[in-house]
Amino acid sequence: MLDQPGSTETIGEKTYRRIRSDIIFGRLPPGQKLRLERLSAQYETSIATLRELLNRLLVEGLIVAEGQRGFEVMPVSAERWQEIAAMRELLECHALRQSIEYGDVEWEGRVVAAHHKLATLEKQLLAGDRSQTETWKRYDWEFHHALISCCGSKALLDTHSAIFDKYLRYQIIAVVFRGDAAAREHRELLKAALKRDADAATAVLVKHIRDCVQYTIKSGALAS
Amino acid sequence: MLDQPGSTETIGEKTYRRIRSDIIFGRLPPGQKLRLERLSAQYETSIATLRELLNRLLVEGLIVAEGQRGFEVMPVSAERWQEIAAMRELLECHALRQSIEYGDVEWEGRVVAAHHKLATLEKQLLAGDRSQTETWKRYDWEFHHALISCCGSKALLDTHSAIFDKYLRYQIIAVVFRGDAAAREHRELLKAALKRDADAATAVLVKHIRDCVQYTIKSGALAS
DNA sequence: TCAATAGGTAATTTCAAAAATATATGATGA
DNA sequence: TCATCATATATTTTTGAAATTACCTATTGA
Repeated sequence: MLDQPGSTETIGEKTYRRIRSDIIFGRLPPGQKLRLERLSAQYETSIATLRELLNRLLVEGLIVAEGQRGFEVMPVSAERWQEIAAMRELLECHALRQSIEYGDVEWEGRVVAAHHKLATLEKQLLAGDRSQTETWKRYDWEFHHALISCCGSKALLDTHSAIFDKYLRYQIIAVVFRGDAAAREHRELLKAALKRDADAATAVLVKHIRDCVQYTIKSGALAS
Repeated sequence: MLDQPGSTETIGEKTYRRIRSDIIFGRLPPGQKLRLERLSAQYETSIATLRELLNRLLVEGLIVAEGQRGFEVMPVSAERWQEIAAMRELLECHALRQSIEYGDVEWEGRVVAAHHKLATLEKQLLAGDRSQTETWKRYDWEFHHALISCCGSKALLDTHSAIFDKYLRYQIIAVVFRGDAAAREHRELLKAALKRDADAATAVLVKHIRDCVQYTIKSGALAS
């Protein structure tokens, strides 16, 4: 019997990932009131099931709940954006140093592969094709995740993932596309990682993150 | 009308804090199977309400849920313990540096006050009175939290709190009491913070955390 | 004796409706 | 006109039970 993966997946789980994705990719905008009945109709689930996953997103900091007045999508602000970026910097730089120290050849292979996929898509983007934003962002995540995957701490990777997704939401909201700057930084990151130059790699990463924040804040996409 | 705080508090919220506390303080031991019906009777709540807060604890990493086979309290291991301690070290050292840089006189006041309460209780503990472990641990948290309270990032404080509680769980499980070593380190931490010596403060903090981990692992309290 | 399967039991997951709470509407009195 | 209070509506919170899935036991056949 072919035990197809996901056959055991609960519908609450599927709806959870769906709503989570809708928040991160801005289809549920910041501050949006999340009325249970409306969501129940929209996502075709019962209210009790919805409340379960809403409570998850609450702990993740993607939605807020005030007393008995229901849920809404976490609002955005320039301050929060900077805090999240600083958190990513702290976590990812630390993980990157560890990963560069502990990574083996198989790690290098994963990094090279992930960068190849990302670079290919970035070329398309530079050519003007903006149709695959979600795939691009997934490849971006896969590359950064591959880089830190040998840090040796599941706790660190989990915390980083949570922060990264919030970072991603701000990027999407601000519709960030910094020309070929990001693509060049990705190449530099790859080069430094393969040379096992942790100082250079973290320096590029810090610039990568800070420039992105400065770019979006200057563009005024976030009403502080 | 006296709007007493907590009057608006939902029963799901109360039960959440109760179960969370029961996990952290070991009254619900690691690996414990959490049968819905049993919990429903024990905590006097409906199953749906329970599932809401169980989903929260799931995201927090205090319980695990495997497929459709229900929930159980997150197991412990020496590896996880070291990862959590390393995370606390990373987050708290960074926050401490920032807080020492930005903290004002009011911050100093909070730190001194928190240390006074903690030191008083530690004196009782050294005298042999082990009855107030929970209060002691709360004061310990309040002191460390006061130290980093001026780091300027809510995101950092939130992430730190989550990790600190998991760290606390391991301390409780291992029944840690390192004589007066911890109390002395708290005094050194206070002194370095007031002198605004970030290097000295983080050095003490790192020792504080690492010694605690080494002590408990050597004692064999955790079956790896 | 062992593996495989079928049936029954126990658990989780999902739902729809009742209870509790908050918000909006309109009437009353100063 | 404005604030206050009572009423009605809308929304959230909680519940108890139905539907689904996993687990255990025993029977069958080799």
